[in-house]
Amino acid sequence: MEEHDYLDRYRHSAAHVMAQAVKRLYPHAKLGIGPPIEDGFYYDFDLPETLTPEDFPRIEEEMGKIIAADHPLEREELSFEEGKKLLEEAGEAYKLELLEGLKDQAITIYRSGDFIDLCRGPHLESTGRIKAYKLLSVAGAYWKGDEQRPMLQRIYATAFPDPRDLKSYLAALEEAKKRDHRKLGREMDLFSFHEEAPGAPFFHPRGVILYRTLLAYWREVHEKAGYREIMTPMLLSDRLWHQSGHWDHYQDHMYLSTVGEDTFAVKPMNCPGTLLYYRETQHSYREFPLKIAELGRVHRRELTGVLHGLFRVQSFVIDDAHIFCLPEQITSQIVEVVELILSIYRTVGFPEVSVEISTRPESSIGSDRDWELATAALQEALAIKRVEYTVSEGEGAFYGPKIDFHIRDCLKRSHQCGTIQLDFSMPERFDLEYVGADGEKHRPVMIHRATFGSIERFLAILLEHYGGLLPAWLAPVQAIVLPISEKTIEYGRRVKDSLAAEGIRAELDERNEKIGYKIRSARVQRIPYLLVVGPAEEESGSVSVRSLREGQLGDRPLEQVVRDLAREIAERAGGDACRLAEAD
RNA sequence: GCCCUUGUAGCUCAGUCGGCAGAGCGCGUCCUUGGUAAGGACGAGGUCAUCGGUUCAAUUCCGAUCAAGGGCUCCA
Repeated sequence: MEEHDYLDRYRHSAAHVMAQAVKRLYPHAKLGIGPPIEDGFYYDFDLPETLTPEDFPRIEEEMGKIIAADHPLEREELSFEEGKKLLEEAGEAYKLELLEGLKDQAITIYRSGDFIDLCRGPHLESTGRIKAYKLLSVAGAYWKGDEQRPMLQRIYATAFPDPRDLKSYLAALEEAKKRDHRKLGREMDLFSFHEEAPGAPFFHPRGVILYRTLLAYWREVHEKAGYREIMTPMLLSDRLWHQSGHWDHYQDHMYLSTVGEDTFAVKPMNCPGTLLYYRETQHSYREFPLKIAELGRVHRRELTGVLHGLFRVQSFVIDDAHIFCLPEQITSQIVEVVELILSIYRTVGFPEVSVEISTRPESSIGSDRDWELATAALQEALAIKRVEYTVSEGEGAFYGPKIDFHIRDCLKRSHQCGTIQLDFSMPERFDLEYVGADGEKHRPVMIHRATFGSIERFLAILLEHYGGLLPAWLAPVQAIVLPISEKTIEYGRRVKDSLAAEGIRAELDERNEKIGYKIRSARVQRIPYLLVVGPAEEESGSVSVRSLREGQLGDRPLEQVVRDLAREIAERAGGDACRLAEAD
């Protein structure tokens, strides 16, 4: 904790120095804000000329001078009027605006040499304390995050007390670049994007195998947990979307299609389809909990600037399911779903999960009592499972409280994936009913839940988490047989057939190339097992095994290799992404 | 949607201060039959994102559009 505070202060001072450097080089620049952030800091500037990374060396050099001069960072307390006068003289319009928000408070400024900044602090004692810093990027950012306000130029940078930490941070950035799923997607021949369909991936044969393998696992565990899967249409009448409320609240994100008199929307969510299915028949409390799953493809229009590989697309599949149950079943149902979600994450390789409960927002529907009961049920379920969680007050959806699951990847990034949401809105809007033990009609409780969220996005997370070195059970090609020369192609074929006979996805590299070349090629494709076969192996009925994760494993009898690999796949083993050292 | 950057061969990129374009990898054919990350030779492959403007001439300059990248905002 203390260490974290120090790092923040350190970076805050580095931001101060960066602003000082920019002001020296561009005296007419107006200052925005410059806080420390997770891995560094930024500072916003209003500046007529456009900054580019080519300007960074000059700024860094100027920062170096300020640091070398070792200016003390002096704190001064001023009255509001004094502060106002100072900032007016300096022409710092944005700082003045900030100052207006600080009326009746003591104003503090920090001074270092020729530079002053309105700032609460705290700061380091002097600029000379800063040892290692680096400017990273520049981007536009609205003043106060408000798109009505001017766009400032934000320089992102980082700083560390220990130069070695800076070095390893920069190395981690490089590593992240290498693991970029868009690059891996190309190298592994999984998917591509085309101008003709922005934000909509084309999955290649190997990508489809990965996609289907993940979903096959999902279907297996959901079926065991009592879910029943449905499929509903992609185009649905505008009448449905009016009823669901999406027409009023979500239309900007919907693709519409008008045919003759009728208007249809491509579904942006699966729930309304499920509700029509629910209303198809009468329901009794005896059927509850009723768990209806749908791996439904949805389309959502997104602002052009937000698309990002598979992370943010406009066409994707949600692993949705809706649970209809009695109020007294909420807790046990949540417990089940939490178990299911955590077990899926463990299997696919994400043991680190953080959980968050979001409570009632300002504008919302439903009675106080409903919200209290539902929120308590969520908390109780997590308590039963001994899951630690944080609470985000007022961050729930307008229609109900929710639990969100964030998985941590081995680059230490957190991704929100799973969600469990109570919904007080849809059952009302669609007038859902069931017949209770008393013979009367009642309103069921509806729970929305997803584990992966968007399958496409989850694949991106998986690929980057593993750096492409997927566990064998998920790998599109699980083993490749590499004959030393054409003389052992025949034996290689028999090896491949033995693997295929056990359901292992195996290929044979018959190309007229040297073994080193074939190995390199298989590694680029991230195939987990490379089986080299030459005259010696053919003689003894073995293969020379090389694992992408564990390196050279040596000669092993063919039957043993087939058996071991088949077991590894059946067990869905290998979800230890962060242990993988041999990334490249 | 907003700010900035980019768009040249399947990929990574060079280049043209305006005169019908290049490399490496990949791909094809041939030689080579090899032992754990790139053997060799030859060859094919591009409307320089699209549309418009300026010009004797545009891939190059200008504008618009589309897409991509880094951010902001958004993600009921």
